[in-house]
Amino acid sequence: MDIIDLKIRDYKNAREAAFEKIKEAIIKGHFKPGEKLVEQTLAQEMGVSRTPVREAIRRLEAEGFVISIPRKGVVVSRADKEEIVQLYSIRAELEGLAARWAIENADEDDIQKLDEAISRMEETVASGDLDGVVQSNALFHDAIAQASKSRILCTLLKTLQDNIQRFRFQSLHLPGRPEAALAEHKEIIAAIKEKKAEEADRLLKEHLQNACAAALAHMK
Amino acid sequence: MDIIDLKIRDYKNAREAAFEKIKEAIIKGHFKPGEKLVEQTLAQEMGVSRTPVREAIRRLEAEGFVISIPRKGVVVSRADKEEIVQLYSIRAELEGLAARWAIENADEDDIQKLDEAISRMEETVASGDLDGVVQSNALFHDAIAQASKSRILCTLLKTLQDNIQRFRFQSLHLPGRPEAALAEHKEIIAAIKEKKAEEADRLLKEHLQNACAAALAHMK
DNA sequence: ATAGCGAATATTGTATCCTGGGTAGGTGAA
DNA sequence: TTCACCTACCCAGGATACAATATTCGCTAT
Repeated sequence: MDIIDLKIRDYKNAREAAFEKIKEAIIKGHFKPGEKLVEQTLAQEMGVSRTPVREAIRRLEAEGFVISIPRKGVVVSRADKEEIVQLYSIRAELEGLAARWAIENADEDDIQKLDEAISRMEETVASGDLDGVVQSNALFHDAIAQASKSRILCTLLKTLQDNIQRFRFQSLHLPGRPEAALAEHKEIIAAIKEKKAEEADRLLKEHLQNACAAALAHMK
Repeated sequence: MDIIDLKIRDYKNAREAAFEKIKEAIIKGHFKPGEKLVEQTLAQEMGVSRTPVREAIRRLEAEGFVISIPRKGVVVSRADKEEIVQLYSIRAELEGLAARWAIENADEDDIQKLDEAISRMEETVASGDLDGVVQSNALFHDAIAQASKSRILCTLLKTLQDNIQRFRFQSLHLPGRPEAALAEHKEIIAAIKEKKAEEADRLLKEHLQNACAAALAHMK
């Protein structure tokens, strides 16, 4: 089942590497919700001892990727439809806040990154490159978080996005959704550039609500 | 400096105990922002080995209480005035959301807990029991989170509250603030009971904005 | 055949050990 | 005096060893 290569390459330390690797495996769906993770096995696959693996697991636990049951083990956490909606809602609130702060704090570099994300998304939507669409979509949302200039908010949003992504409810896989998302992104960036805080906030929340709906519609 | 007793009592496992104990020491200000934490020392003070302490530290790191510098160690994290404001703002967004969800999902038990929190706050404000006020204030905010019936939101809010509390910017220490906070709580609970979602959201955000202002004013 | 029990095994939890990087403190030369 | 270098100690990172608990699997008795 080693579709994913857990072997460690060039990280500074083993626990950071273990954290990234395991998280990646969960996000990419190679470790599925409900699946049990055995420390020894993970350690062997990565060529390290259990110590760094355990530390990585504690962090994954704190970020909501796994659930640890004392003396029994850790399993990849599940989420029902309700929790998916909650994740999207919480993210919408915080990303709306990020947009408002971005209007106050963004510099030229941030705006440029937003523009780039839009351009890349235009290209990939036009060429039907779905992976590229997903990537440039992430780029756009990351750029908004970055532009808020709040380390705390960036961290929270990153964790939320990763937690949403791992359920593979790819809203962008619904026919027509990439085009709609692109249009919404354009509206959002326009509002940010015109420094219309309320409008940017509202548009972003609507955008994520649409994304959530598309994700749920596509999900089964 | 051992004002606080780090010794472990009746926890299920050492790492959970270590986590709680160290976090408590940070929140109560016995470990101050910028202070270095040495694994060996902590382990000895708690009568355990370094292993569970290290795992506890990884979780504290993920929750923002400490910052780890590779090969150097961990220090209790600092926050400037700007970050304090950010913490309050983020919390305000999420607690507003919690209030809206509480209106949809709260049961009689939740409402009763809210009422109890108000009663306790009335008593403690009247008697000038500041510790009691702080406690019943926390009770009120916890009750709102609980009533939202969202595990994810509860976890996020708890971490935010702890992170705010630890800077000892006790908004309630400003003269007149306990009375004002109580009045605001009453307005919020009224809005929740009348199922006025927009109003509850707005009142809660204003309440936390006032709390933030009071905290900053008191902090000097 | 199956339920209950018990030994063997697997896996987590904790302690200890080893190594190497980092730091402080001291010594000597400019 | 000051700066560079050297040394010795401290501490984090990681590996390994040991302990406690869960789980599995096979045996037995009904």
